[in-house]
Amino acid sequence: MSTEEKDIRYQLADRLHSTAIHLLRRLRVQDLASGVGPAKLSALSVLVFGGRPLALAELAQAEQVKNPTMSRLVKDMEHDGLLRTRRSPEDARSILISPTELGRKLLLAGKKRRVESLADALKPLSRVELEQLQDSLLLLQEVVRRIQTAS
Amino acid sequence: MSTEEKDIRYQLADRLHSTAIHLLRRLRVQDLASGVGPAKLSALSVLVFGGRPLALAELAQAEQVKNPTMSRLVKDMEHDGLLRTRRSPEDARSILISPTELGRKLLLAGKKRRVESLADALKPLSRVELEQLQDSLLLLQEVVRRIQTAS
DNA sequence: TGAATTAGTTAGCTATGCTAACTATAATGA
DNA sequence: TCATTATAGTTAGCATAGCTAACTAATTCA
Repeated sequence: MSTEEKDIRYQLADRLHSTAIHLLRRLRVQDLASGVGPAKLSALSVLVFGGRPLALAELAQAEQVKNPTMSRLVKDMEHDGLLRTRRSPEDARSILISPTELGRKLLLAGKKRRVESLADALKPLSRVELEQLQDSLLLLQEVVRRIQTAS
Repeated sequence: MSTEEKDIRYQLADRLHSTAIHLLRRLRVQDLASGVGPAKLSALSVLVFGGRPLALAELAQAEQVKNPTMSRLVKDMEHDGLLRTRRSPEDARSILISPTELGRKLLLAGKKRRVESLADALKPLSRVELEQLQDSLLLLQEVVRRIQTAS
């Protein structure tokens, strides 16, 4: 583990952070165009692609957010008809959250808008470059999971 | 430009978005530990590494944020002694914004904390993988610049 | 020199984070 | 058994950071 490698990691970490910030700032425009913010779309996505109803705490953990934060997002989305909740038959303290058909449709439409603008920006890349990005993204997803939240 | 390639771009775009969201959520913890939020640290970073005083609109554009948003961030940071502003001698409507010594120190300390936790998560990667990430990040930075904000 | 433009600010709204304190339910153990 | 403790979620209240609309002050230009 050379000093040089450490330097590479530090510089890479810094640029990853900066790039993530700027990526999301650009995409925020498309997110807001759906009338549903990014946090809600992201949570809805977990429900739609998760394949089973989730408890509030599960959803909060999946989204790396505290329970009260998720509680409010869920309340808003239920009000908007994007998801429904029912009490768990096994534990009456717990709720089971599932997306509605409207929620699925809105998610896919919102995702389409957002993803399209990013996909357009990917157009100039060659097949090789796209595959390189895919590989790197796999690495990066593992890296993100490893970040220690307790400093 | 095959359909398959289009699919790859769409899937990649979607995962890029998701990964960026989760990366920043994890790092938010370290950002908040400095007592200065991520938006302020990012703007301060532009000032510190920019090398010259910037006008408000320049800083807002660099941070991809509207002027009123940056105006408030600058006001807060000036109040906290992280930067100073003076009227431009050339155009009395314009202000020139520079970081203070305190601002530089706080930026470096905050960045250290944040970058360290991300750099730690990069430790298990091999030299080859680090270099692959570096290359991909270059591609990604260009991609981000190409995202059309006007949908 | 009066009108239009430009730089920045202020006011007020929204979305999304947090902690602390609460309610309701479940599990434990004396 | 039933009182205590723990757990799931909610509510209240606060902070950060985005936005637009409407304003002030300075500059440019016809």
